[in-house]
Amino acid sequence: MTERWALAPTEHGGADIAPLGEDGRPTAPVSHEPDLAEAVRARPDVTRWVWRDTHAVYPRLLEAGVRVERCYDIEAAETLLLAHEGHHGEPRSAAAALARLRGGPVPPDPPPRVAEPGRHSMDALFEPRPPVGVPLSDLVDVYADQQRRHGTTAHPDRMHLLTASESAGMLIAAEMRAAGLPWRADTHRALLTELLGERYAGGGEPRRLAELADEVSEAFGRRVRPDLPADVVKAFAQAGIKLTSTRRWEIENVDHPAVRPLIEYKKLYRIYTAHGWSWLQDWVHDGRFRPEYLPGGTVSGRWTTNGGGALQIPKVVRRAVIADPGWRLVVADAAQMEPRVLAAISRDPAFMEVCGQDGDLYKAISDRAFSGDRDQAKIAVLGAIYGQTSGDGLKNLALLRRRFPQAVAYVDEAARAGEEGRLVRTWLGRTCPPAANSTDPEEAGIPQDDPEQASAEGQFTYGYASSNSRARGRFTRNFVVQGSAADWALLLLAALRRELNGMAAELVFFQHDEVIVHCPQDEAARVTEAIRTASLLAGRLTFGETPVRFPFTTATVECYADAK
DNA sequence: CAATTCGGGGGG
DNA sequence: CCCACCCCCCGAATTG
Repeated sequence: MTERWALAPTEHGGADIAPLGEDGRPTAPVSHEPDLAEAVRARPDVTRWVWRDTHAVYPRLLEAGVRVERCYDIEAAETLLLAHEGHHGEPRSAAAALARLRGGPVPPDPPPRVAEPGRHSMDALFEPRPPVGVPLSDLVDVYADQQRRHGTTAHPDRMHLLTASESAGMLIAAEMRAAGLPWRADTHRALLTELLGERYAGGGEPRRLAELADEVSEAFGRRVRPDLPADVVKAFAQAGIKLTSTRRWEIENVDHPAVRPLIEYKKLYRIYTAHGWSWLQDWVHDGRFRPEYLPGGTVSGRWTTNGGGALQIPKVVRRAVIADPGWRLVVADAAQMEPRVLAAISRDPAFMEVCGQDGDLYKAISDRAFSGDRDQAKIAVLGAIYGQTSGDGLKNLALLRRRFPQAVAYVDEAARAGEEGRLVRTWLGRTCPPAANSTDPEEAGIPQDDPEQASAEGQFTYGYASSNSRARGRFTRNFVVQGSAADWALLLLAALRRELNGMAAELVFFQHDEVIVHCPQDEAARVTEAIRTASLLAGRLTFGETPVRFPFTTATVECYADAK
């Protein structure tokens, strides 16, 4: 028996709430509650809370020690439904949805919040919120209409699953921020000093960076600043070496004494600027790193974070991620997830069979189609998923196509749809935005279909398709795989969250195909088992009955850096 | 002077 | 020779 209630926070920390019937309509008058957290805490039988925006409600609940089992995030659902209906980019707030429903003027969305590193979840209590909330009586109308709109999609059951799991992602994002990733500032500082040397009292670069900059200058025989690409290119030119950039792959095979210190400088400079002392000061408090996760932050459904660079933590910095005393980190990584997802969505019999085992996928493929050459098999599979256009990989791709025609046809069709400007969807129905036009700055990064630009670069195009439409084909080709993998990862997270219920263990990190659970040492085995169970559940829930397996490699460690 | 773009690195 | 896909982050340079 699922019990659904709608909730809208009111001023001064209260909330309006109402029970909902099967049709999504209130079955009782709205109750005005003076205390949001108490209103929720007092109703443990509610299995799903329907609210406008998880971020506006849930941090306050967590602060008060209240968790909820499930929610339905109306604005997250609105975003997914709009995209599915081909209206990606229209205002997605509940107020906008209401205006579309009632026929009024549609208010624009408020601008996205910027990163606020120093703040804690507590601050959400006092944060001034833009006036995008709508009264509960209106909110339930939007909800009921959204339920109807689910029914108009090609696969209503999948769309319900998508909005439910996106909502679960919103809960998990808030819970992971509240829990925080265990982070030892002392270890991090020691690491910085070890790598970068001491900082000088007067500021400026730390000792090791200054030394490397001197070595580079010495090698060129004049003062060169290694952090200025133009300066470096000029210096190499004067040494008789022509470069088009100072990218690593371009300089690493150059024979010049400046190369070694230059590469070393770049590596350390990156750590200094992105994960150095000031990052530590901004982002780590009380032994925890608390990034703000944004589920569905990318078009493919992958998450992003708002500041902090949580999804780009350099490997070497992971040495600072250390479990509390007596606790462990269970680090789990979905092995070769994207090819397995391609097998599940394409239903290619031979590919599904290969993906029905837990072992090394590329090895299995190479045994069947590449006479044992694992590297060739891997290049071919990645080429199919990314849309490789040149190089030796094309030959391997042809071999792959002969062996697994249905799988390759699936991504080929997605590419063709993209080139022709059609909508492309993930398995659960997350929909790729249509080709953007160049006047819309919001859509930067999405390959455009702009005839003027295509003709301006005419000498670089061939055949009937513009460079842009081919770029878009690669984008949609990859979208169906990466996005369906994100669908699965969301279900996995939700399943794992339920499996961990009742344990002290906490989900503390998620990065596309990797999760970290922080738990007491004696729970580690149960957590490892929970991940296995969740993987099985997520595979079945997302893709239905399929022989494809989604194995995890798990490691129980005290330090994240020891996980692989 | 503030906002935007570029270049190069990090993650998957 | 690099590949190709999705991102974030920083400092410097450039632009408004």
